[in-house]
Amino acid sequence: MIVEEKIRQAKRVKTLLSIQSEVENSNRIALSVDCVIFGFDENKLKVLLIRSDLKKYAGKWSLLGDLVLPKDDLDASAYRILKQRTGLSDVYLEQVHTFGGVNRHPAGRVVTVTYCSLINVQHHKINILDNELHWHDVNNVADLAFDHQQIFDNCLLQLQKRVQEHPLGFNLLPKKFSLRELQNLYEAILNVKMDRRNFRKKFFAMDLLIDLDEMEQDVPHRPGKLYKFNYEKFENRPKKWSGIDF
Amino acid sequence: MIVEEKIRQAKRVKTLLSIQSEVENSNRIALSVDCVIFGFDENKLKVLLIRSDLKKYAGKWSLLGDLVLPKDDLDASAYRILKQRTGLSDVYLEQVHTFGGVNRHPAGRVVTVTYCSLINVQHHKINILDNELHWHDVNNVADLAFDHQQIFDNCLLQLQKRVQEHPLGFNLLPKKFSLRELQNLYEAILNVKMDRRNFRKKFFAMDLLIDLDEMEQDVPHRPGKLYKFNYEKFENRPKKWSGIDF
DNA sequence: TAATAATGTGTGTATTTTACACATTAAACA
DNA sequence: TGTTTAATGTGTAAAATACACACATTATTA
Repeated sequence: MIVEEKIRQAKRVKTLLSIQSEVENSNRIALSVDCVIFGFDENKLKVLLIRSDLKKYAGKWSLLGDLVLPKDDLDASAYRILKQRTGLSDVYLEQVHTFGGVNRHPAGRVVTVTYCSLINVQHHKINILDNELHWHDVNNVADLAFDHQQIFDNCLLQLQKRVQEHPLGFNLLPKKFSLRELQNLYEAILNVKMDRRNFRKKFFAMDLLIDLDEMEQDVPHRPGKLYKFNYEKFENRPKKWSGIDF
Repeated sequence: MIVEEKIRQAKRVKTLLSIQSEVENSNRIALSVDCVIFGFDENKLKVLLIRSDLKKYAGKWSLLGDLVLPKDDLDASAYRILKQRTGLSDVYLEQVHTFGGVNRHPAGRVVTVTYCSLINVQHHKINILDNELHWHDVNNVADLAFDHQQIFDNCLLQLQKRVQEHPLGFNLLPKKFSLRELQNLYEAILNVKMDRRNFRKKFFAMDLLIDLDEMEQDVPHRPGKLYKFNYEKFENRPKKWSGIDF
């Protein structure tokens, strides 16, 4: 090895101390998480919003979020918000995107990691005491505070995409559901109408629904059969390439 | 409105100043970006790695990354790294995931936003002077520094998924390419063998390749026709639902 | 008990995917 | 210069999947 290279390498090797100095306050940035919490109620897709607590955005709605504390994992911070705001734990939660525009927050530089959460509104209803919290129909969400409109739009698109490729939707339904409820859910999320017979055929063909041999109760019409999703079978299925398709 | 509510609301309205105090140093966190830079050379998918500059990880390879400065946008930070390390601008770059485990970095809390980049190694070759930088076959990537193995695995999976749904792959090829080169690319990324005739048929059916009426030069066999991707037509195409398919 | 409004099932057609075989062309070599 | 070689380039039939569509069944309600 020639001398020049040795010197260069020596210079490149950093000690933990020198790295730590780079990680000093001057280079640190405030970090937050924002949760887009979806629910499904009365055959509508809803999102949980809170009135902005900032004067600048008085009257506007915003997503549920908070700063990430240095001692908390990122995911743990998102779970904390969900627990605080909905009282629920063990919910579907997935990171979506990180927004880091320099001027996205009026109080200074705040980078935010966004999460998408799907909850069952039946389980949650009792906890919605705080009247600053409100379920909004996703079709009537506009003019949110901060860059939350952009975050919400991004998250809804992501949900529409993922719900077609993964069995997320069941998180929005009761454990036991009818095929009509399932179809209503997909129609609400994707904002399309589907043929009832083909929808049914498609799900039966997947063979991932367990027939519970129970019927709907208290419906004002002929009751449908109830099913639950077979997560175990889904996890063990051989995964396939979807194939090239732009 | 009852009095209690008025009080509660008054308490909830925060001024910019009170927010700013929350965003003070004590709650700030070091933020970095890490780039997984893919290239395609000799019919292999490659990833650009650098020898770790940390004593703790001496001898190990790591992704290309750096701290995000408070004055820089997140995306801009990633572009900066690419420009510094490859000399290239105007490259494909997309955010993938943010990793924020409390103990992921030995120097303290560092949350990292990861990016996937696809570059044409032909354009880049001249800039790879620094022998601390090296193109690795993706099949021989193991035991990276930090949590970079996890980040890399995640990014490769993401690439495999996205390359089937979006025309990303062309960023790894020369502007003019033959169908064989395109197929080799997909086979390398997805790690599968495909039928040449069906592959060809599929791409012609999309009608998104422009026949350049040119032939390959300097190949040791019958030259194939050269094509380029029709980005304009792709952008204007009516987008469809892929359909439910777990 | 009749009307209603939903659930539950089947069939034919069109489209897409898959498997597979042969002719053509340029380079390499005798 | 002609023969061999190794790639490019094209077509077709079968299978699987997606799509459009109609009628019988059942519980509720009036």
